[in-house]
Amino acid sequence: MGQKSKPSVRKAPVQSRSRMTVDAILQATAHILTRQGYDALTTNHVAGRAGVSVGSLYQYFPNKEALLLALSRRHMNDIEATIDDALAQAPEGQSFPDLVRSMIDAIIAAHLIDPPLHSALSERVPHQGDQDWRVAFDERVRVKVGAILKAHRSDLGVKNIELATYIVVRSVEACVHDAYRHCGPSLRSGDLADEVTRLVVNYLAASGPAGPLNRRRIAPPPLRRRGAGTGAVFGRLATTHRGRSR
Amino acid sequence: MGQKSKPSVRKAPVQSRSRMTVDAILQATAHILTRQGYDALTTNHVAGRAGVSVGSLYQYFPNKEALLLALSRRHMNDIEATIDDALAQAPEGQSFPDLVRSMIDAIIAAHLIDPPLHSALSERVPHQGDQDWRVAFDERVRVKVGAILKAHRSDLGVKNIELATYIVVRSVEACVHDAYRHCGPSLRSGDLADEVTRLVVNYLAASGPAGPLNRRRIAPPPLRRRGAGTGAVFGRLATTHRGRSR
DNA sequence: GCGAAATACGAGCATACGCTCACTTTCCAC
DNA sequence: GTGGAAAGTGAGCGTATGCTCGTATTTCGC
Repeated sequence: MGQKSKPSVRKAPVQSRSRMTVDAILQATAHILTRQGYDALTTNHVAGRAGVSVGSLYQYFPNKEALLLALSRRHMNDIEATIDDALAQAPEGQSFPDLVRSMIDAIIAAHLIDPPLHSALSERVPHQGDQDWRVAFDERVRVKVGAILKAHRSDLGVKNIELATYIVVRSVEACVHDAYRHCGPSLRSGDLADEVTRLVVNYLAASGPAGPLNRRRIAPPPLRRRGAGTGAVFGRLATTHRGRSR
Repeated sequence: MGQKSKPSVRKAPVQSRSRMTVDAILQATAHILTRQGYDALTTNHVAGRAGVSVGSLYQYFPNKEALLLALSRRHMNDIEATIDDALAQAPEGQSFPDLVRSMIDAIIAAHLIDPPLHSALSERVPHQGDQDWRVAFDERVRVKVGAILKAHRSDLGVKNIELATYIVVRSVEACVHDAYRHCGPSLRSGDLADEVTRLVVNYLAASGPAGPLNRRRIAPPPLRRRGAGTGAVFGRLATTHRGRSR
């Protein structure tokens, strides 16, 4: 399946002609990735769709992976910029809940830039070590959200800020990610933003072990190993998709 | 790159010898997938690692994809069984918070069966239409959690149960998934379970638009399109990883 | 207009990978 | 012990795909 050249530096486009070419290539990459999937993403196919030759493609991208990385990076820049813009124009002396709401609105807006592309990229872009943009992005988000929580520490019932940051970032991302696919109406009506805001604010506002509950300590269930049974989740609810392996 | 045979049915192992073979193949698949990644997962490599010939592999699996699907299914069965077991032995008249805690403990335990495999599978297993086990699994979870929420409806401040279910399922999964990688200590100490429980309980317990907050309505930020700037997330915090595209 | 640099082209090479098939070995019922 | 079925083997076929390279075309400063 061909060779894999090392990430040698390729020519940067200087004339407007070549900038058009690079743009067409990335656009074609996005198109194929979202419409036909990762398996259909071959360099020849991308070049064809972009209306250029493979040779031109390899003049600007050292290999196929670079295509994905460039696309991913461009998409992330858009997302960053969206969130940045939104927060920059948020009023100064906002209450904490309002601040949270602003951020969630911004995050939702960012995810609406190109949902299918976003999904495809988060699933398929190789995120192995090196200079992974997603890791760096996550880290930046984590740091900033942590800073916000620290700044409002006195208003919040949070002991372990690191952990709370993790919980909040993960939850919000999870609820918003792919929301366009799983709950479009709630997304458009603003109900989703309402709920996620409540999720975050109520979690952070509550002090003590847990708000309206007095729990007994329960030992966590023991670890299981493979092959110990084939019971359904939560005690056999759905009967479909339950058959022999292979 | 070879041909792709249609998902023809293959021989099922009847002798114990062949059952060993199938097991070795799946084990090798898991090993290669977790240690060397998806790209190293070639049928020849799997067969070699399993100590059998490719021919034997193709006697039980129609194609490479079937390998992943079988592995995924086996792993999911383990997860289902773990959760199932844990909940089956939960006391009857449990309070809602304790019930939530039991479930979260169970989910955490399920994710500790084989974390690296779990990560690899959720990232790389093709989940395109047909009879996708993950979709079916998610659906089962959604239905059951929804049922629990409905059962406790009177205790909770939830209007849209569908949406609340979505929020809860997504959040919990997100916080627990990969937790072994991002916050191991909190996971082992039980702090993570504490926090996630609080997240869920406080969200569900709160009635009205939002607990301790009286929000003003804010218009969500406008959508942005590509190329409108390269601002940092949340106003330029991190200075690393910020350079020219491509 | 000229020449050099930038850009574009695309046939084809090298290779790795999925999978087959003709054959051998092992198991087991009788 | 024997026959047939199940299981196992691995060289190698067909092919898709990543990528190169020699050549043609366009751009642009002078």
